[in-house]
Amino acid sequence: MSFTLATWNINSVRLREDLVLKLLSEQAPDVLCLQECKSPVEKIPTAGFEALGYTHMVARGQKGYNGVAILSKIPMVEAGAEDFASLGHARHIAGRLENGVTIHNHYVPAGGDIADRDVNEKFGQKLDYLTDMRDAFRTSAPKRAILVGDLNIAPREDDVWDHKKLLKVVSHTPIEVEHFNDVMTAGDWHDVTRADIPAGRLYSWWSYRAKDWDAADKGRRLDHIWATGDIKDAAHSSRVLRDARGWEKPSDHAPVFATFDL
DNA sequence: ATGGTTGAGTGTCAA
Repeated sequence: MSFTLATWNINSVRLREDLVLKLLSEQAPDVLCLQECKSPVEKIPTAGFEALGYTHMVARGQKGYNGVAILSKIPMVEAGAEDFASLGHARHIAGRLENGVTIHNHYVPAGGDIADRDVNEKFGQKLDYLTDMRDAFRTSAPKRAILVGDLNIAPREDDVWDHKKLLKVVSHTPIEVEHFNDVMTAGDWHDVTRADIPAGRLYSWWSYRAKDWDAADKGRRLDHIWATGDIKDAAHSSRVLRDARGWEKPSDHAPVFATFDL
């Protein structure tokens, strides 16, 4: 079977229900992973999603902050949710498809403004979240698995608009990239997007604060699709739907897509 | 160096 998966930080699923419906209608991914839903699960507006055929959902939520959900046209059952770094935040949900593939959807902490855990507790929480992910994958090696989400780290020089300018900016600091790479190694995860699009500037997020985000193009690739080594070769057709960043009242993130033949 | 914008929810924090 072949299925297309998308991941999107929606920055409030209730405020942007119409944008989710637009994406589902126009792009019709089989599975859509959302982050920053900013909603309790029972207040996620599922009726419209169901009407478009997305009758399966697994989610974790909380009022006002965080929140992750997976919508699917393909039968899917919940496959766990973990509270990495014991923050008490709704940042992870996993679902399992009929073909035995597990999809992990993560919203990694942004980490605040200062890249020093001694003066910024949020930065420490971000590093701890990644360390807990690494340790979990060392304990139990994932198989036939996909990991997506807003990982809030742009690991490569061509994942940011200016590598040198961003070396001290949270999301692109060497210690974050080191933690990011340790998670990948521990789970035998492979970067699906960069396997398909190996070189060149590629972004999935542009700040709301830029006057003209499109022309300035000061973006970062914060949103990722990974696959374990046993299924990585099944992935193809990766893309970022940059257009979505220009929609009316947009999220500051654009959706990232990949297709898997499994 | 600083400030710029947005969302949730009504203070101001988080991003």
